[in-house]
Amino acid sequence: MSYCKCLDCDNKFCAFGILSKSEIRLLCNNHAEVKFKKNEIIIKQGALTTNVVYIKSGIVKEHMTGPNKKEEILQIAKAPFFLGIHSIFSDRVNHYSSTALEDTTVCFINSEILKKLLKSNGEFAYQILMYVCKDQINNFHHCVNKVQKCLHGCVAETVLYLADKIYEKDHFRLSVTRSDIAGLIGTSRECVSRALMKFSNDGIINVNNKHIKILNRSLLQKISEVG
DNA sequence: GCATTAACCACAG
DNA sequence: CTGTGGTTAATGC
Repeated sequence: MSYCKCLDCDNKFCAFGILSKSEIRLLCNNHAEVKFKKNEIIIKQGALTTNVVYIKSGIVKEHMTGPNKKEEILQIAKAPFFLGIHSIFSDRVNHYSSTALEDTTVCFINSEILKKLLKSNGEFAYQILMYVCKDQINNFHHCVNKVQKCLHGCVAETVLYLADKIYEKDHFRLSVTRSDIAGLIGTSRECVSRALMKFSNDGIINVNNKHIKILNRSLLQKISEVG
């Protein structure tokens, strides 16, 4: 039997750890690992969905061009993460695009094989379902928050999100532009710039081009909560 | 009415 | 890609 490198993969999503050796081999024979550089498109809105993409390492954005042809950012996420898993049982095309924000390593996994595993291994399906549900809940919260909070609340929330969930540091270098942040919260890049500038002048954060440092976390949280 | 908020535009580093 | 200033429309008090 040929060597299966998936068996030794140390970047496995927890659900993959549940699979048996033969299931891993099946996966291995139907996947391809690809590296993407910053700003390369991983999946394109409108293209046919033949694979689910598992992000092994890196940071990506999911974005969708809406009816007025303006682009909105759905989510900024980092590994471990799935792209296109929602599309697996829906249409034959991707409903949104995904672009690497940092150098990213992904695995393309054949959709049919993944479906097969979901059918045959209940525990695996359970883990994947849990993942999809969590992702959905996050999106619901994001959706409601961005509609109800006003500008400063949205920007404060985004800064906290980036610090806590993406970079996991209070001092980080942005891998997104201000336009990206604007697209994420449904505002204009000018407003994001002004809000960051205001926070900076008020001593809540330190802004130096792409570098952001949180100085007064409790106040930032307050602004995020009050909106 | 007047103040505030935020979007849009144009222009400049 | 960003920051700034001016303008305008909508909304709140």
